[in-house]
Amino acid sequence: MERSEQELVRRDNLTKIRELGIEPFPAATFPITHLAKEINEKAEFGEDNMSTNYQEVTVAGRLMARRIMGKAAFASIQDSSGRVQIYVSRDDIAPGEDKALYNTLFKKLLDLGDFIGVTGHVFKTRTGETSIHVKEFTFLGKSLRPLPVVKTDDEGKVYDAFSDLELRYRQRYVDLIVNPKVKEVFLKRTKLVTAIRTFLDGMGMIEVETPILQAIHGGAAARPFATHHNTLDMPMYLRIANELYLKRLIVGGFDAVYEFSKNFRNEGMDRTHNPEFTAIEFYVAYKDYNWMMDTTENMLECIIKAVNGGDNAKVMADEHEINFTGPYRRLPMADAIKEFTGEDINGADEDELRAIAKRLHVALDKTMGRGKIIDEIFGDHVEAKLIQPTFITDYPVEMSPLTKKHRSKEGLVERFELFVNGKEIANSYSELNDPIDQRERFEEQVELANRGDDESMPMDEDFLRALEYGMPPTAGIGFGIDRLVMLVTGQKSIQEVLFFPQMKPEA
RNA sequence: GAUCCUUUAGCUCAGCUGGUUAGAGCAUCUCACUUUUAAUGAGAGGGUCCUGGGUUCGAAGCCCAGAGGGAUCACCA
Repeated sequence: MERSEQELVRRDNLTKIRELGIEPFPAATFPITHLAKEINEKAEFGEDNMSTNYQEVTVAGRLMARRIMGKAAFASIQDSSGRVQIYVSRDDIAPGEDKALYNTLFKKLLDLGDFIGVTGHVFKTRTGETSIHVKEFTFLGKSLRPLPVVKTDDEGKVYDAFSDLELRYRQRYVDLIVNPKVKEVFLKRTKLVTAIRTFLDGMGMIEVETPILQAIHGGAAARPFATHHNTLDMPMYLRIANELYLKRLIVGGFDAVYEFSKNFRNEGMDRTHNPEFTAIEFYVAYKDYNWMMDTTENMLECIIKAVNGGDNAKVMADEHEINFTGPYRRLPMADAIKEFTGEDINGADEDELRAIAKRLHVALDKTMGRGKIIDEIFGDHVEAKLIQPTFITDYPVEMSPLTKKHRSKEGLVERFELFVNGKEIANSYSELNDPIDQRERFEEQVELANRGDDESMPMDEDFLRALEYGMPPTAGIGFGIDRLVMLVTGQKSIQEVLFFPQMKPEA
């Protein structure tokens, strides 16, 4: 492998550090006392510009900038919290005759990106920047590749930003080091997940783990990733959803379960789809989809506030300010179509629906049934217009093989999806618990599969057996975590909210 | 899978209609500098111009094929 000039210099520096008798990759614990951020935020200063509360601090991190002025230098150390400036003077770190620690190690052999630890007192410079006056300096780890050097001026303007998307995604570690805003997005993601867990735990739900490797892929309409179990000599699938397993646990007597589920779908990739993505699903016995709408409003309001901090339940998405304070509008699908297109689909048979679709310039193909046609009309004319959180309720039965039939509306099911900023972020039903009805729905799915639909659900006899033992009336819901994070962080691409998005292999 | 855009130094980018030895800033190297902060001043090095063919006296730039990335679309969450 060809190494660049800068890499060669760094390897040469590594050797020379060893020759100085310094281990460039030391093993021992380094006792950090403070983080950069707390020093910058909490340091107090006396008349002499010396810190009164930070007389001796020890910090560690990467050297990210260095400005050498002969016998003294300023540099920046970046740790997990941010950056702090350090001031290094030759005679302070090398008080004796031997000035090698400063002249050789600090000035020559140290490269940007190296890990160092420093101990010293905090003071304020002439220009007013909080800094650490270093008296002890420890080498903690060598960086053999040059990081992109991103500079920011007084006005916060960024120069030479590390912005190549391919490099940022393939080398997320570099992205995280040099682009602090990227780190903020992922910290928000963690906050969001934690807030959801806290909310659900607070409702008394049990967090569970169900199989990712499944013999029968159920619970959603999608193409699975297929693999093979050698010992059992049988095909297996990475889960496309965990729904059927969570329902088995409701059968088993848990009243309320949830799982953060990594799901895998073998389909196209774009800025809202990654082959591997995260959902949160929860199922609660003796509840219906109306209760679930109430709960969804409470949960979203609560978690958005937690992520934003304080009492703010609003996020900016594109140009829209979205308010997650409940209650949200609840709009039956047929009413939504009427509102946005003027067409009434209530009671329309397939031929009438086709005529409506034609008037609305919705492209159809011959294989589509009633449910699919309605879904197409909705997708083309309504979905993008649902900006503030809106529950669309009461879907056609054909699209929802795991959903209980509507208690009063013929041909519909008790299902809702939550739309925000023109995109679906949650899908929920009153769960179908009639095993005889469920078997018929599976049979319809199998029929679709026989006609070539590779996204239909396979028959799951064990799941039916569980339902035959009896499942209480139950409400369930699934949220797409990645899309929720995109919404909360204002990101337009799923790749910006996944640490390691799927990429094609490097050449 | 389709269409369009894109790929030049470690990073961010110029590079005209095809014409000397492919440029800049940062980074790197050498020298100077004890309160700088996009540090500064002086000098230097660094290139598979994504890959492979072709056209041409001559290709980073044109043509063909391929790869990576992005956008839009289709499928989907």
